[in-house]
Amino acid sequence: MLSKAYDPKATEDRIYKMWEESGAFTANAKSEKESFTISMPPPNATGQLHLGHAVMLALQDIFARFQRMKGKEVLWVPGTDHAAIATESFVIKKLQKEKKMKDPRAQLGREALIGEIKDFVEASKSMIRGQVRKMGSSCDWSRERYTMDPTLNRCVNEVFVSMYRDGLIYRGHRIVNWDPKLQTTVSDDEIEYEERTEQFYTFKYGPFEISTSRPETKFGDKYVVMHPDDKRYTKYVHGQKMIVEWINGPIEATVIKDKAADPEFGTGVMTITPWHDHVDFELAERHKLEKQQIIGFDGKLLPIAGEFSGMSIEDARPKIVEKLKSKGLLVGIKEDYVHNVALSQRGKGMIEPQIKEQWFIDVNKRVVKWKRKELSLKEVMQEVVKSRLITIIPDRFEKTYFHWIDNLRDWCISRQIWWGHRIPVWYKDDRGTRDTHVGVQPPSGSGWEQDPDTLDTWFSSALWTWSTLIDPDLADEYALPLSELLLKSPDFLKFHPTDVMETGYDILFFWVARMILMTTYVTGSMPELEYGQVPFDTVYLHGLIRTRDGRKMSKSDPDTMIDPLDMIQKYGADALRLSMIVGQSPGNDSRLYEEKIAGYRNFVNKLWNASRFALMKCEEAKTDPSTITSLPHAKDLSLADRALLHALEVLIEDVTDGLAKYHLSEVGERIYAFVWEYFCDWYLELSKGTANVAVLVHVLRKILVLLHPYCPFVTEELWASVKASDAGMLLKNPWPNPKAERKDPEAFAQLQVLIDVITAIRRLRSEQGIEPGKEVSVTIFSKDHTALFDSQPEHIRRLGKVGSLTLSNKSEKLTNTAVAILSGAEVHLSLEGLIDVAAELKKLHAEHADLTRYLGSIEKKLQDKSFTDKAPPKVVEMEKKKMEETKEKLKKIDERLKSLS
RNA sequence: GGGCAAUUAGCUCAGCUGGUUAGAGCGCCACAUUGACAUUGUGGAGGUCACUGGUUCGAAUCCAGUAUUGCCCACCA
Repeated sequence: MLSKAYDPKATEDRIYKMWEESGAFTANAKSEKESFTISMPPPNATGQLHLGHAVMLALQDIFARFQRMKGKEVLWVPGTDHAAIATESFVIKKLQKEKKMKDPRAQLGREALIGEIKDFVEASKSMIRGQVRKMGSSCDWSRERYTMDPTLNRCVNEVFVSMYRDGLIYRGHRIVNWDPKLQTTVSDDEIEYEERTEQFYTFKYGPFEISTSRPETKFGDKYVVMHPDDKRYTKYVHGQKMIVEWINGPIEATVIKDKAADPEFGTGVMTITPWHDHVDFELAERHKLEKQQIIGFDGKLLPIAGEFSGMSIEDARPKIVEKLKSKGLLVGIKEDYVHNVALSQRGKGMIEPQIKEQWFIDVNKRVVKWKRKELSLKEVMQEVVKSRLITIIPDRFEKTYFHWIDNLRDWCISRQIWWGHRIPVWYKDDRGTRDTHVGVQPPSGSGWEQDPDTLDTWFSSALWTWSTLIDPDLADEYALPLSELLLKSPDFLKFHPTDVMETGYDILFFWVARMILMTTYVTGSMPELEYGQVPFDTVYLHGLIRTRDGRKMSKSDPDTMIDPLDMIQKYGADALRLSMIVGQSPGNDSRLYEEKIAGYRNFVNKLWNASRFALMKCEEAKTDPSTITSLPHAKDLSLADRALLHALEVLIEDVTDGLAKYHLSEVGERIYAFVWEYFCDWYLELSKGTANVAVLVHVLRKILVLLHPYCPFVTEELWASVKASDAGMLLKNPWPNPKAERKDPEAFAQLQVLIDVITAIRRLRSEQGIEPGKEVSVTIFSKDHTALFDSQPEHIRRLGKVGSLTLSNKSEKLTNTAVAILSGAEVHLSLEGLIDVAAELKKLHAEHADLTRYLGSIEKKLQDKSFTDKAPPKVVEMEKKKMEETKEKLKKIDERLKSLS
């Protein structure tokens, strides 16, 4: 016998273990079945899972379980990401804090620091494994991958070398986003802007006035730029030189005319600092101007600053302003200048643009093969979405995606950190010349030094969908090129392209776009793959989970954080999953709070108790539920049975259809409503007299099946008690096909009327205080006016095997009365004399007025030629029918009114 | 500056391509409840679908504009 309430803690771990040990999560590459593949976005191996992971795991698990039950060969690949910068800075901070190290990089050196990081990563990996299991994720642990696996490293090197040979990867001096705090480059996407109010200084610069918020960069400014059409400066010509007094004495300035100078801004004149500003850099490139470094990579001023050399920016700024002031060059200070300051996403340090030698991927060079065409990486990325090879849900993100690509610059892929895939390039200084080796494997011979930089973490995760499917045993066979590696891997052949990429919209650019870039590049030249494969067919983007009042949950504010593991502990994984899925639509943020989760815990418990009730009924009927294999013959089904079976068939249709379309929220709500309202509030109530256990068990089983993708634990647990003896575990149970012959809309409509009748009688009894045994007659209007119930025989017949009804004595439950109606017991009811005539009259008059108004609107509509001519005939028919029905209703009300008065 | 979206009940949100008199959960009010479910039931109140126009026989739904809010991208010396 089941316990009185569902206890997730006593169930979930046990059930998960059972699933895992059964091998049901393990995909078979040799299977004849159609495949369905999901690559799990690998969480960063830096510790705890948060709600973002929880929502992603819940969504993907629903996809996976649904498709598995539908009979597909499902592969869901789990894994973790090495998250280069995030992990390294996390571990460095940890070492500083826990081991009191000042500078762990310098103190430990490369090898030892990597060792520390590796240990940390291993620990968090096993933590994450446990947490992913807690969510109930049905992923294939035998295929777990990590973005730093040797196979992945091999793939990274292969792709790098190949792109290098194609001229897509190049090394160059470019202005990059330098993070002096973390001592590395960061990509454009890893920058955040913060609005700050700072002082804005205007200085005299020869005959001009120039303005800046950063005087400390101005030492090397020897170009003065103005718009070619600016009338104020027509007397100065491009290339004109002049001597101007500046911070550390006179310098030679050159006039540059360029449209980059906005005549509307300030004085319309500016000086430039090409080494430390993106725009200035481009301007300097255009005019082939000299570039000079002012600020060192440590964030301190270089010797060019003269007396300020070695000072940090913060210290130097006021002193420089002071000096310029004393020289009479300060024109003014604007105090409330608002502008955006670039900050590093990790560490929140100021970004100092610098010129550095870095590795880049060229996104504009048209050498990428795709479906026998030669395109640029940008063009391929656009092409696959335009041609619908990839669909993005919700589709508005396709616009965002295109917009991003339009503005995409070359991708800087090198990072000056130690944790990550090291760039597969080796150098050797040989009598003054420098040899370079770019290869998948290190060069032979001595004296070679590998490039110290590592690759952007997204470079390796961009290969995720297919690099995880390569047979690890083949990875060491360097004689095989990458294309052969893929074609010899059974998993790749069976499971790629993957079916759905489910992830947060916040990493559409970081990751999704880059997977498209890399996968199309790698497969585009392969005839075996029809000259190009996409990484996935569908991209499903979920939104962020926010707090109740719409704020972001952040680690710095622990009060706002909801820890998924706490919630699982408190309410169970099933309840948590429902609370994140139902009410969440793709691409939109949603809010989560404990009451919501508690609400779904109540639902899970309701289902549990409904099952308990069904089992109790089986016991009463001395029927072992496991022996129930079929439904009784149609003639032995009551009205309620037929109505419920009808509703179930409709539910199966809706759920199957909705899940295929990824309408998860809607489907969840649909099942929720069916279980609570139809199954529990209608059917179980009606079953309290005599129950048809076969129908009970049949419907309950179907509910468990349909709900399994959403609530895997509780459904599997209940399944054990109600399943047929020859059925296996629920997660492998076949998905039901809707059966049209079980549909019975007539019965469903009749039951609805009946429910209305019962409800009305209950109400009357409580409102009027009807004495037991007293005979009354009653007229009851159903909500939708489709049927009226009174003691007239024809209506009674409409309701099925109904004789008439009574309230015989006080102790008898109203629900029993309902059962009496259903089983056709011969009872008599007359509520005459107890009806509140005045109240009924009032109600009838109100209804009459409503209906008359409604009728008027329909009649008007039907007289309107433009309606009858233009509206589809079906609609006109419908309106006519509505008119007839309304007239009918009005007639009845009229009759009733007459009889009352 | 460029782009994307949102605005529906007290709160959180559905409402899929225009079609009966707009829905759910929570909350609120009243009543019931030894009952499968101290996690339940029944009923109720509560909405000019942000605003203004337009298209249409018909608009929460499509279009334009306005207001407010949020997000993304770029970034100005």
